[in-house]
Amino acid sequence: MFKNMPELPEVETIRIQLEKFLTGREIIGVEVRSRKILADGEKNLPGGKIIGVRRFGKVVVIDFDNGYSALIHLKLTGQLVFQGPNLPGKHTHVIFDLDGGKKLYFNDLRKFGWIKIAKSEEVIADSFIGKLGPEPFVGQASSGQAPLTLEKFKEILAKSGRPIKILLMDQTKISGLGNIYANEALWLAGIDPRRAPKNLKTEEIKKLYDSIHSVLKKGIKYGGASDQAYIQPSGEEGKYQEHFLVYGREGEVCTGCKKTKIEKIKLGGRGTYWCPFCQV
DNA sequence: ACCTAAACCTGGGCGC
DNA sequence: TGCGCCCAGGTTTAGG
Repeated sequence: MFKNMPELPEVETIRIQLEKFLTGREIIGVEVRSRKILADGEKNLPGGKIIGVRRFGKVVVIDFDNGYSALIHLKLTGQLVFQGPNLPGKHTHVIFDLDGGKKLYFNDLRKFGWIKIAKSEEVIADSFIGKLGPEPFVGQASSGQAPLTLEKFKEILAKSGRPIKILLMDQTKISGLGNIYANEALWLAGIDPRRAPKNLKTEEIKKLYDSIHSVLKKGIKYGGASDQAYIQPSGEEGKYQEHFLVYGREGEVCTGCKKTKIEKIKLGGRGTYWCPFCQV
């Protein structure tokens, strides 16, 4: 089962590790095995030295000193692995050759992910990145991206009548939250995922805002959530799945009220876990 | 602006 | 054994 996909904490974990592994290295070549993943432009990279790794929502951006950047979205099953054993493998689609014989592998079982090569100065205007909403967690020193302040969060919620969980996952409104952490944050805040955002009380909004930061921080602390698809660039698995509050706990007794069973419903076509007693 | 459903893919799990 | 079906979820696209 591929339940645990890269959301903000997983991608932030990847960013932190890649920054450590890659900064200062020169790129020698790029081997593209699948044009579905990387359409073109990789010829602009060789000769460039990696100067930093940024993250915009769930997108990783590797910056080179020759004015170009690689934008990478892992979607559901993408991996970025530095110097892994048994690689390249069946699902390796792009290989970045670095100096000293080092390699960075892009693996993706389902091939939903993508890599785009763009001029560094055009990254924030990219057709995907340019549409992202503010960030609940700005990892890098300066991404050029607006942080999600409580005031901004209130504004976003004030206009919306769609279920709060769907709004939280809308990347054009707020970037970085996916299905796991949206479920987790709503449980922690004690809010029914079907509620209309515009009807939330001021104190509920504040609690949800704090809960979003709390679950993301915890996710990053544990290096993300792994099942099979997600691994860190180091090849290690994340540990957040051992700390799920509500995600994947259908039929289990809620750890909050200790009496109600967690239910699973569909919202926006996605699995939604919640406690009917604690979340009102 | 909103919604739903299908599409993009693969493989694990399950029923038969 | 193994076939057929469902499910997983980030995002796009088509259609209402």
